[in-house]
Amino acid sequence: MSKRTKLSDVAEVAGVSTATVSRVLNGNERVDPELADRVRTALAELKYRRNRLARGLRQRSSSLIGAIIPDVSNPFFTDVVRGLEDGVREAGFMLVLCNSDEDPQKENDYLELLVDQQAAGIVLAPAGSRTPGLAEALDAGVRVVVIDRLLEGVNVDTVVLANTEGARALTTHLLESGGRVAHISGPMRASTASERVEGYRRALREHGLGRRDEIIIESDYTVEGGYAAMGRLLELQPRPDAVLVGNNVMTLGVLRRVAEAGLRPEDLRIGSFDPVPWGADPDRTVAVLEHPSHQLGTVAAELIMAAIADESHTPHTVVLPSGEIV
Amino acid sequence: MSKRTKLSDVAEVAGVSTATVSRVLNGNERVDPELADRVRTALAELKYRRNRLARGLRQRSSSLIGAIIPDVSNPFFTDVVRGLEDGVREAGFMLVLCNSDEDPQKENDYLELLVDQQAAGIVLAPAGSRTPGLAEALDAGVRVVVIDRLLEGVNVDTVVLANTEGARALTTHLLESGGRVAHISGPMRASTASERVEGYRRALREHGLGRRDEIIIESDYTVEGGYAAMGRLLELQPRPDAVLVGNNVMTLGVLRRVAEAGLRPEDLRIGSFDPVPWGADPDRTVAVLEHPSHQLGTVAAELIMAAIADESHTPHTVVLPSGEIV
DNA sequence: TTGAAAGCGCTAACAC
DNA sequence: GTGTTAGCGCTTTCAA
Repeated sequence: MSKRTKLSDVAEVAGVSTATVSRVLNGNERVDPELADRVRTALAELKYRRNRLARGLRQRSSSLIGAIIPDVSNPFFTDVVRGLEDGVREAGFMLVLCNSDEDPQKENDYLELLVDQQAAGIVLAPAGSRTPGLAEALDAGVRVVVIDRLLEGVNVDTVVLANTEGARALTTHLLESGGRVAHISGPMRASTASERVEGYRRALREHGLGRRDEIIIESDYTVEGGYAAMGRLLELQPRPDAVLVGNNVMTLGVLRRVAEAGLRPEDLRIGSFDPVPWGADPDRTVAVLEHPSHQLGTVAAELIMAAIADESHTPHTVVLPSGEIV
Repeated sequence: MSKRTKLSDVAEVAGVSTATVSRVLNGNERVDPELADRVRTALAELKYRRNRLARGLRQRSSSLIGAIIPDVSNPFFTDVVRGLEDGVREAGFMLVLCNSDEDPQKENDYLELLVDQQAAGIVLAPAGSRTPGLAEALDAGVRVVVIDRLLEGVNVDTVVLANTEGARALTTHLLESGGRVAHISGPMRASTASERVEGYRRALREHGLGRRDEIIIESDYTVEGGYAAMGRLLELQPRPDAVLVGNNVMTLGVLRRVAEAGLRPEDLRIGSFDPVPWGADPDRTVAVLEHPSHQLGTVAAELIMAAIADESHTPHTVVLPSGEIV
């Protein structure tokens, strides 16, 4: 546990002031090439590593970007996180991943902790539709980008998917094979869910179908929820011919329930959103709309970086178009 | 973006020194109850939040615990991370989750970054069997706990599962239904893989079977790897009657390959380790050994906390027993 | 272009 | 039990 070498040690060895070493390290200001070389030699020789806490304290901002995610094991968010990581590391920041477990309380705790930690930015995929701690974070000068879901009552950078249009396209696809199409939706407090319901309705109307033809079951974006909702659909007389499932995770429950009922893909067609977890649908019986999840992450990273760089940044909302149906 | 209130603001309002406020905040030393009350009032009134960077700089250690995980979307590690989080948050630390993506380079980058960040501790689930950066981290005084896999050539706190014994039990279970039992193993550079192979062999010997009865295919702990390995097993004459699969993820590939071959659970029995991802095996045709994955996390958290508290801590290796076969 | 020196916000000796 | 003060390691004026 040898004492770590610090800036002044490097300065001493190189025969310059700490200010010069700092300038070489940051590379913004001009330094005499000969001095810079001496500094770089000393840096390497002493295996210098800079103390990011001290740097952050002085700069009133650390090199941490926090990502608060409702469920890191959902492959959709795993993709998003990879995208974030790529963008963030490239810019020399470090991504701090926080799993809120769909719990607004935990979400808020992490938000506060990140602010206390002087995080340079926070990427938030909110569990609910409101986040009290967010206003304080913004107030403290931390840059925030909200992803995946829209948040009420705050003016903040946001990146979301074109949920309404995506659901409309997917529903239309299901309708084209004929029959009645039901919808298992997520919790309506989530903007993703209400938008997808809207898209589903729009597709129905475009096919000359009215309110009486809508079959919507509100569920909760979990495997168990999907399973239960599918069970209720199977009890209907007549049974629907197809179902639009509100997210990838519920699809697992739906597939399982359908398999238990002994139905084949021709009997009950399924439409959902990718990425479908862990190759759960090897035979590709589900029509999935490709989501640009990785891109959601990279765009969010770009937005955060832009906001950090640009002092007077005006919040924007970016809507990413869905991909193909496969 | 109002200026954040700092300790000295609180001290002024409460009419005490900054030292007293600090003492109240940390709660270790004794403070006059009346003063403490005034401080707490001021704290609340000003909505004071402490700057963790400054605190960390002074204490030469931040309140961050880093967790470097090969694949956060593997439900085994998701469980582990939950366990870690529980233990770490309880002690007032914050867990920084880093996804190394099975890439030793990324793993090393994160290790260095965490040291630069003055992390109080690092929990490492190594991608390989060696980690050059680890020695430097320990040298810098950062507490490290290695989990899941054994690392060569370093004396460090370690928490692993009883892999040999678990594999032995599972193989024995498969042997009891008769027939020949094959093994799809992980990469032998991983201690988990070599230990499970050892357990598999031991069970065979205990059943009076020799080397000639061993059928081992080395794979790589991925879905695709499991799929390919199972394909090779199916070509064998005679075909094995059962297979011990080296981890949960490969089991997905195996299940898929088996389904494609049109085999039923009676034709080819499968043994593996939980947690099986995303309810991929709804009919419970796979015999799984329950892994105490959550506990792996909590124990690692305890170890880290103990090491941080105890200046002169001697590294230990903890082996957690497997659970039941279900 | 470079160096001296102040100071980010906090904690920990030390003196009272 | 409390306050004064030095200083953690870095960046950033400011003056030279």
